[in-house]
Amino acid sequence: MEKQNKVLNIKIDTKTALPTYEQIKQALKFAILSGRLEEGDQLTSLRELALKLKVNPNTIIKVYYQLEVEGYIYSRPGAGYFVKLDHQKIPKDKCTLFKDMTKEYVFKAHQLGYEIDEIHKQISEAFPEIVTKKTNKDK
Amino acid sequence: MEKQNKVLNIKIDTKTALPTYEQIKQALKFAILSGRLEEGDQLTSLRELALKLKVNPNTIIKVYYQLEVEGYIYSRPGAGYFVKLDHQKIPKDKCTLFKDMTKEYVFKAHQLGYEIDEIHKQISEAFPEIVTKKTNKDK
Amino acid sequence: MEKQNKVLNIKIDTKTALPTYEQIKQALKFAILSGRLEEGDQLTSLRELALKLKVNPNTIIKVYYQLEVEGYIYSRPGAGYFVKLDHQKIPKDKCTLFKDMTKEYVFKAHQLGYEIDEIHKQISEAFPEIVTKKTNKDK
Amino acid sequence: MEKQNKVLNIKIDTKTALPTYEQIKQALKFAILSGRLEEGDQLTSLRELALKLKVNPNTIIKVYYQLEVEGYIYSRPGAGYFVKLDHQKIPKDKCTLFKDMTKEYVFKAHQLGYEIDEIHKQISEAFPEIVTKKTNKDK
DNA sequence: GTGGTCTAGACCACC
DNA sequence: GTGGTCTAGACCACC
Repeated sequence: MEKQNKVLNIKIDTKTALPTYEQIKQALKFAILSGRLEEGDQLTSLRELALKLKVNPNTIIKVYYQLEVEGYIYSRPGAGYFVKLDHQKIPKDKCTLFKDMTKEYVFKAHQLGYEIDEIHKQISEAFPEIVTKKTNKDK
Repeated sequence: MEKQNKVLNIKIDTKTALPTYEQIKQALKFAILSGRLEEGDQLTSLRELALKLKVNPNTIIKVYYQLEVEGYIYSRPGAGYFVKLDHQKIPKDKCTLFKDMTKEYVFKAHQLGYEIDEIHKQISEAFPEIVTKKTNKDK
Repeated sequence: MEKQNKVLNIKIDTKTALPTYEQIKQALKFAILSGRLEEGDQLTSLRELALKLKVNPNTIIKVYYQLEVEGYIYSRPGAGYFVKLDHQKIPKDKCTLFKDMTKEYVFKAHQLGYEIDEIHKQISEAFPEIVTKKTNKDK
Repeated sequence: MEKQNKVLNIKIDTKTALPTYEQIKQALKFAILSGRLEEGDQLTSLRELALKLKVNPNTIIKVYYQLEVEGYIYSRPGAGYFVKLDHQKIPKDKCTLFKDMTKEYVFKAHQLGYEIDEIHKQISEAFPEIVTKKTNKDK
């Protein structure tokens, strides 16, 4: 019933004020909401993910524990962690999250004095960069 | 000559993982980069801002100290803190901030599975809302 | 690779008007500029140094933070603080510090009414004493 | 019996960590120890000195008060402050102060890795600068 | 009033 | 263990 774990591209920025575990947690949550991780998919094992991200295993334990509490994943002792949510059932959450994100971004941009044309332009420039980076999986 | 300090509406979200001082710092940096705070404007005093935001004075000291190190403000002990505008630095910093904000937003949207068309569409919807809100100045 | 932290003999004079954190900061800066602390050396931990010098940990945090801002050290959260040597910066800073020290000393001596010959004479007397003391390392 | 007040060249460095009042106090003390201010000389009035140094009168009050407590000056209400010490009687203090200053300077220079020749050289360079500055009293 | 230094100590993130 | 954030509050320098 469960599938093999999929490769996710998680980037940790140690310079930011957001704690490491928050960054990892958010990446996993987004992967689930987006449907890239589907119901029953196995998550990368604690140790493997810790090694890959070069963080302490305790950090990953914390992330998985919190995602479990929030109902995104469940653990099967001895087997691993698995995605609990069917993303088909949660399009509303995803949509709300996206709208909120957008509002916040637009609000800040507008506050900085940018008009809508400049915003669209900047987005059009940023998007290909983001997609390209994700495609060429270096390291 | 210095002008009277202006009222800024800073909201602290204690639920977020972003530390309090970072939230305050970002709000002030935004106010300066956007031009709402002008050269020579006096910032709210350490104690007064601490009282208003219900945080410890030391937290504000940290914020002001970091903004000073970054070249946005300066202190005159006994008198207060004042905005220091470097006409070379400000537009550059503003642009960098906008680009970084955009990249982060686009990255998250893409992570959630949204394509560029949907992003543009969402922005076009959100922008008028934001602008309208700002026009009817509540409080 | 980082090496073990080295014992530094920092003495705090509570009678002087120089703030505690400035005295500690200067002592560390001296140790770095003089080469006693080398690239990658680990500094005494915040708490340990605070205990040793009998000051509040926050005072040490301030010192380390400022030395970080000035580019002498860097922190690896969870691991400690380490010396960062910029091979361009260090000799220049050392030279500037020496010149400033000398100017201040000469200014004071001159203010006290001493002429250059008397200054040179006094220095010639003091130097051997200092060197001798350093050779017989007490403690 | 009292003479007119003499012009002193006091420089205040607001960037240094030494408080303003300490800098002024030291300058006056040095002027007395050096003999530039002699027994019975009248000090610049509180208000005049405050204006000249662009500091708050309270700062000067503090300086004069402390110098009085330490026995360097005395006040005659309504007339002003006057030098109390005969510098002829205090050559020992002056000499000790000079020796201590020198030892401290040489110690630091040696700690930084400078040898005696470099120290003498630096002093020879600094001295003329200091003297020249004091002669051309600009501002 | 203003900013600056410092203490005592809690609690969190990460190793 | 390590550093980082934050509180509550005293006391000083300076306006």
